[in-house]
Amino acid sequence: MRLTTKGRYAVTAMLDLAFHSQKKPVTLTEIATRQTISLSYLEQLFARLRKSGMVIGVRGPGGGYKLSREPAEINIADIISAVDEPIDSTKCEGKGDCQDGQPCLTHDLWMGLSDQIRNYLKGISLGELLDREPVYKVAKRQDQHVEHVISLQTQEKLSA
Amino acid sequence: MRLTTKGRYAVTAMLDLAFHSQKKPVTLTEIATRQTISLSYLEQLFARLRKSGMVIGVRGPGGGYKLSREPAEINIADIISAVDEPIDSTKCEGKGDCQDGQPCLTHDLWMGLSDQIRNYLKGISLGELLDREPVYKVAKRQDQHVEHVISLQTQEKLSA
DNA sequence: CTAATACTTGACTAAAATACTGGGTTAATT
DNA sequence: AATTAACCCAGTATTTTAGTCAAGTATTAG
Repeated sequence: MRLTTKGRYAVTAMLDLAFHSQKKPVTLTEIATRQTISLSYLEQLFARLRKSGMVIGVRGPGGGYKLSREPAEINIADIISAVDEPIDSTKCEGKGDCQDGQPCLTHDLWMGLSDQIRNYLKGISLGELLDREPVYKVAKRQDQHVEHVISLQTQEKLSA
Repeated sequence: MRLTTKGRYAVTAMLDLAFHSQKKPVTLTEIATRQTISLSYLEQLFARLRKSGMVIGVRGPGGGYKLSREPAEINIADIISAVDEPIDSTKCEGKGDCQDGQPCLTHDLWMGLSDQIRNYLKGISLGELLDREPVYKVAKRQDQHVEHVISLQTQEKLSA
């Protein structure tokens, strides 16, 4: 289990999706606008999230992404490991520096710690994050921001 | 709080140090050999660990590094944040895409999660990791490995 | 049908972090 | 004085991160 900005992006995007996809699918463009993440980067992340079966892509007009199950059924650990490369334990396995034919147990040691963190994050669901007070406020504010942006874009189209 | 291989190296090295520096200081060369980490990279890590006051460098022959306090008094979170760059929250602060003059709260959200993980890792000490069963076995085996390497090096010197 | 919308895929790139190399200097021990 | 090992620094190869660009495919409203 690793914790990087990549995982943070994924969690943030999933949280946005959980908040907004109650009724209809949410487009990546919307998420990109609200969370200021590049669209193509989001596409990469969601390709993995989709392969992990956490989200469902809906094509065509009115399409977008939606969660494959209830927010309470999606945990943070799964989101992060979906977008992250599996941690490289290739350090001592190919080489002959680990005796007894056993793999280097220094890694196993870390894996144990890593597993604990994973279990911890498994215990936190998107639903729980949603229920926290600040999320609602922030999401609300970001909605207004997006409306503002959209109204600006509309004006551009009108004047174009 | 980030979790990368860099932090893993630091925790592994500190664990090695905790196990071996009971009597006398441990040289980075020894740790590098046992844990197959490059010496210079270890030097970089220990420069930070030293600045954080977790280890004490002892110069001269018979020198090396030792823990500045008991293994039970050193927690994993401190080790990791000592070697890691502080997480970059510079994403939306300088730019004008966060309305109301408030900083982008998407980050605050992640920070909250991040803090929970930090608190979790703060609750785990080097001492506790040492007490776990596998560590002793692995460390023992690695000692034998090092003795083997050293004896090989001695033979090289003799034949040189 | 067809045009619009939206996802899919892949190749490519800039920037940053990671991991390492090698050269030194300084302090302590023998 | 010679050795040992910390300490310091400049550079560098590799990998990851984050993003761009372009050419697709699938879906559906009109």
